[in-house]
Amino acid sequence: MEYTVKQLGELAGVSGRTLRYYDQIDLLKPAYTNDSGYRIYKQKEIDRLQQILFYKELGVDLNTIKGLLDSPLYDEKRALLSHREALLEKRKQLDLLIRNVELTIAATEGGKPMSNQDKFIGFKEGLIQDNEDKFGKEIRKKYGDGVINASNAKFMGLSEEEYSEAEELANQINEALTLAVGKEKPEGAEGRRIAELHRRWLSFYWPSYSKEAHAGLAEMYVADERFTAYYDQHKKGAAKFLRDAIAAYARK
Amino acid sequence: MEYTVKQLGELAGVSGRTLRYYDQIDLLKPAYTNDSGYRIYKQKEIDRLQQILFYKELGVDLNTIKGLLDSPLYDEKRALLSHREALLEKRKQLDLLIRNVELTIAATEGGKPMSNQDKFIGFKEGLIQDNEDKFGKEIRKKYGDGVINASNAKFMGLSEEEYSEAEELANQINEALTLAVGKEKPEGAEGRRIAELHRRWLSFYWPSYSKEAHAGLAEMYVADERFTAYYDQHKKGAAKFLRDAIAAYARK
DNA sequence: ATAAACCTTTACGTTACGTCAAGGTCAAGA
DNA sequence: TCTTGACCTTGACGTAACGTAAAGGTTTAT
Repeated sequence: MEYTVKQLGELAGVSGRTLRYYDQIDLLKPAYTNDSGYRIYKQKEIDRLQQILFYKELGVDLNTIKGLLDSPLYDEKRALLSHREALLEKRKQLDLLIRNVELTIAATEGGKPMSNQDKFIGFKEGLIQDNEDKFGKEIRKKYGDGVINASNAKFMGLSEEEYSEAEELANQINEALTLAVGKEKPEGAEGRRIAELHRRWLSFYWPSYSKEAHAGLAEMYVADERFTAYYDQHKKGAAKFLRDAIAAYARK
Repeated sequence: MEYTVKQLGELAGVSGRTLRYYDQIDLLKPAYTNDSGYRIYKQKEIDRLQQILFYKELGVDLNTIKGLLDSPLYDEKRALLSHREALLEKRKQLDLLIRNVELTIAATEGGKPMSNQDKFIGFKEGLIQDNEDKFGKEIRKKYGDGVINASNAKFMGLSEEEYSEAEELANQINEALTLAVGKEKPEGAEGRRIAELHRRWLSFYWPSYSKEAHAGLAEMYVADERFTAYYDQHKKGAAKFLRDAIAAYARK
């Protein structure tokens, strides 16, 4: 099934302008544009729009949503579970607010007056946070946009060339890791080479280099299961090997 | 109890900048400013802020909130009941959305796939509307900002002078109505005089005059209980008298 | 007495679109 | 076949509700 802007807009309850805007900021691109330049959306885009709207409902800004969805670490299933949690939390807040209105009504009817504190219960929504979003924000704050969003070249202001160079490096690292784990030592020559590759890869996404930050990032590769899963996808132990290699490299 | 910007902000969960902004747009003014220019808020302002936040939670924009709260037709009790309805409606939508996530999770786990329609259930929030807000929007659309918000001179771009002149006219109308109901006939000389006064009052809030619109507005004075209540507050039957007087005036 | 933690105004920046304007496309009916 | 109305396109400017930074005055605590 193919959808034009209007059709998808009506299906999802968003305006045409919104879809054009999402196209513009590379959040949701049409499957293709036909000969007259019309945007045509297909199943994949519909599903992506649904994901976008889930995040939006929870107050995540579009830039962050893009980063999350385009991250190689993105896992739809995990995201959905996380949405569920956040929505349930939101419902709790809403219930608090409803209680608040009811108490306020009661107070105007001569019930017991409310404390000023209680008058604002249910408004402060600080605690609601989609876990996926929290994760993104944290890493982003600590390590910059690039790390979580390395797949999105435009986002990082990389040229076509730079992007493929960075991607090539990432591939080399993954291959080398797959071969090295269990055979080489992280502190050895091959470990150093891999750490050096990783340093070069990182240079595309970090404005400046420091050993400490590099080591810190490496530490996260084993500390956070999502990064671990990413690096271990081809070979178990790869994340740990990389961490150790970078640690040794940074110590020297 | 007196609150500074920071203190009220923390109590209510809003930023200092927000409170300054609300001051700037005349949505929430401090009770007074002290010798050093600090904004000081007291009980009345705290309660008004709570009202503001209730509306905001329901997606009403600040300009509309101002219009509603400053309207002579505003009734806190009714507003609170209306909030309650809207919040309950919102909860329903949230429940739909939670169902949606759960079905989506089930679908990824091999449950039955979702239709594209169903993927967006719970997002379209078109139907949630605080009744008070709806009322405001409708009247505003039909009759312009002035009618619902006649008390807010700044909002209408009236000068100090123009405002007091309009207010004086409004008082005259009310007084004349109180005396006329039951004694005079709407179609008579006094009815015509009152209708004429009303026309002059209206000229402060409407850019142009037409008999039809005037008669339409008069019709609303009896059709909508809130306007009826406003005009009938000094003398029962005043709204109806005014309506009939204007109708006769417009027919001629 | 001095620093920290407030407060002020001014002013520019941001997000996620809404809203024209000026035109090209397409299916349906006269 | 021609036209009309409902689509579509790309600019480009407007907006709401603040965030944020700058430059400076005030209050409180040590």
